Amino acid sequence: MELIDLSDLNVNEKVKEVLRSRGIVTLNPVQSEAVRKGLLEGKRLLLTSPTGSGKTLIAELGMISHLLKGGRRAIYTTPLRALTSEKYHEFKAWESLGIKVGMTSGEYDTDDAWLRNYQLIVTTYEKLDSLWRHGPSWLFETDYFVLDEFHYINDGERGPVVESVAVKAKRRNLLVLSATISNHSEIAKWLEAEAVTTNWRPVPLREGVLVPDRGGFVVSFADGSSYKLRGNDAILAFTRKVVDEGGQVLLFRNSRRMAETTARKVAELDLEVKRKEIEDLIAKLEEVDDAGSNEKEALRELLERGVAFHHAGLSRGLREVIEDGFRKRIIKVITATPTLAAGVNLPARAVIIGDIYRFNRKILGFQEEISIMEYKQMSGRAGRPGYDSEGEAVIVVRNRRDAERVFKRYILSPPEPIQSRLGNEPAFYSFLLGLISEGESTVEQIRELARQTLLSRELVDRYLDSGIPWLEENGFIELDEKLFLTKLGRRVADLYINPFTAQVVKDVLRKNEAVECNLAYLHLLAWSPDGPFVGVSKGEEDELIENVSCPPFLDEPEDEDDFYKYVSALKIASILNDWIEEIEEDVILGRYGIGSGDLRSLVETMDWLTYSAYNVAQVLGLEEHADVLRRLNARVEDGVKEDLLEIVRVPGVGRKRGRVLFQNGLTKPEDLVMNPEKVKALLGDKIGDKVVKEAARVIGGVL
DNA sequence: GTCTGCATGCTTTAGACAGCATGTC
DNA sequence: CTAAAGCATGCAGAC
Repeated sequence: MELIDLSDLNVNEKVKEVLRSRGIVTLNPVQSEAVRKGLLEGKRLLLTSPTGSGKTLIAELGMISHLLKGGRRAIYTTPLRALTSEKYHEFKAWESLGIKVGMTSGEYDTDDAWLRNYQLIVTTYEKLDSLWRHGPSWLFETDYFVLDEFHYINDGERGPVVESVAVKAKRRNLLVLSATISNHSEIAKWLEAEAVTTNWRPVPLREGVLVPDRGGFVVSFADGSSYKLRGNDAILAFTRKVVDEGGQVLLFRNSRRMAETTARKVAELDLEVKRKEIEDLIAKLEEVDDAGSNEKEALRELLERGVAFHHAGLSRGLREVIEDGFRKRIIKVITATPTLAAGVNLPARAVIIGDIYRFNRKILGFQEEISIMEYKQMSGRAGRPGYDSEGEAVIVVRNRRDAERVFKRYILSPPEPIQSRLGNEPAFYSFLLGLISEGESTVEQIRELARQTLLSRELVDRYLDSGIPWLEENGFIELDEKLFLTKLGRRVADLYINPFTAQVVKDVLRKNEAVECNLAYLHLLAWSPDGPFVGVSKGEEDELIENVSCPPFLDEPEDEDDFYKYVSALKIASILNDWIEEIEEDVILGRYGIGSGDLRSLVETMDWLTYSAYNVAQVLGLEEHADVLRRLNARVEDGVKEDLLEIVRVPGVGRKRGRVLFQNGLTKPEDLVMNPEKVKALLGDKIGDKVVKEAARVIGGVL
């Protein structure tokens, strides 16, 4: 394949300078192919190639050349906040060309109006979908969309949003990036783009299986090569070999518990580590302030041996320490759940896929095989540019017969085809509400738009014919020649909650008097379709039901499946109730057997839902409910009792410092500014100083 | 009485997006 | 509707 030299590239010299500063001299095969297909001339492309094959640079070239040729604005969309943030920092380099780069997501929200000043905006699919509902003028000026990790469209939960965004984005110029998919021509046709497919990788990948073999193991690769390993544990034997040869290992397991126990087993291998580096890393671990003490202790013991586990139960701070330690090659082995397969870039020489089965939440006892796409995401992490001449990815299997089947299914087959996930009521009705929120249209116009999705004509019609009456009957829309949103519908669309969640909240609040029982509201919201889910152990069930401090709105269901959801919601409500009663974080984690990462994500979701319910109650004129919900929402964000609400407005002051200050008579930002010495005495000089400055800013902002 | 080893039965099971106010990551 | 690993429990046997 002919590679394009940077100097031959038909772009502004300043663009080449930025690329040269990154050490780029020649475009790689994928990038060269994209350029040949007309990337720089604004050709619509669907680019499918493996992870880490340099697709980001293609997007950058596409966006920048578009903007330099008079394009007004480009939006780059990813499925994860972490990726959004990562890309944002990469794209910052283009500000040297006078292009302003901005970012927005639910986490780092930038004011809609302010985004008008940016030409290149990085965001998440959900945020972009939400922006379309709010309809800021600058969004309609956007004339170039990059949709990254587009294979997420095949995800049962998140896919509908990707599809919804694609339908709107494809009216403008488009660049779609995806991992390899088998039906790329069909998808390209739908997107009115040309499919460009390559299998090129910067570091070659050898994929194989790890099979028991006469007292040891044999690793067989797709290229026909193989080698033997001795030992009685396949994972340990393979890990030892790779690390002894100077490589790092990324080890995937299908549950958190397995990830943790495997990490402890690997630690017993006593791999060679550099003491000094390890000590520095452990010092960083100790500084992490958003984690539980048990989690830190477990990780400290493992880090001593150059090992760590990684899953969503860990707080962000902990995950960052681990990811950083691995990137610096201090940590030799990470045992992880699928978090690391899709997230930020974290390659290793070898990847072990410890399990190809995963427990299915819906069907008891059903061990689901992971998808080929998931396997590709995991194995794709093998091979570290600059450190490894090739990557190895192996699947652990029990016997020879499995080996053959697994080999065919995962290594020799293309990933499954992409299909629409809009074919269910919650997803479609939400999509429908979004369409109607964009402006008044007739039913036929909406039908025309909905037919732009990947869903079959028949299904679109079926869901429209049931969805429009449903939204109308429940007061979200009105039909008067044209379809338009009611006040309630508008609020629901803007809040980005599912219409079924709004419906549940509406029904229950209307039926019940307002009560001073936070638990009842928290339980209702956790139980709604947008509510999160937590596992409840057998012993916990009765305890949760017995310990309700005040009666929930919902009755205990008879049906077993419904009961499952009911107690999960009860557990979430109890956790959040402890949280706003200022129960110590370590106590909460221990009491409910959850991790710091779990707590943070529950708080985040419930924060959004309490705010949404407060707004829905307000629109419905349920003022007493709205009043309880408003106060509840204020407390959920920071996890405080009502008396601390003033003081926690100061950045750097949370539930802990807030309580210390309050107990010493400092109850509002003004008090901090008036008593800087007292603040420093209570919080220490460094933090005290910072907090006083922030308090001054908070007051200044109010005036 | 107490400790150990083993068989048996019970329990548990991945991830992560969305609002707003505030300041502009 | 098709599971499997880990951990707790309980029992027998040795000391």
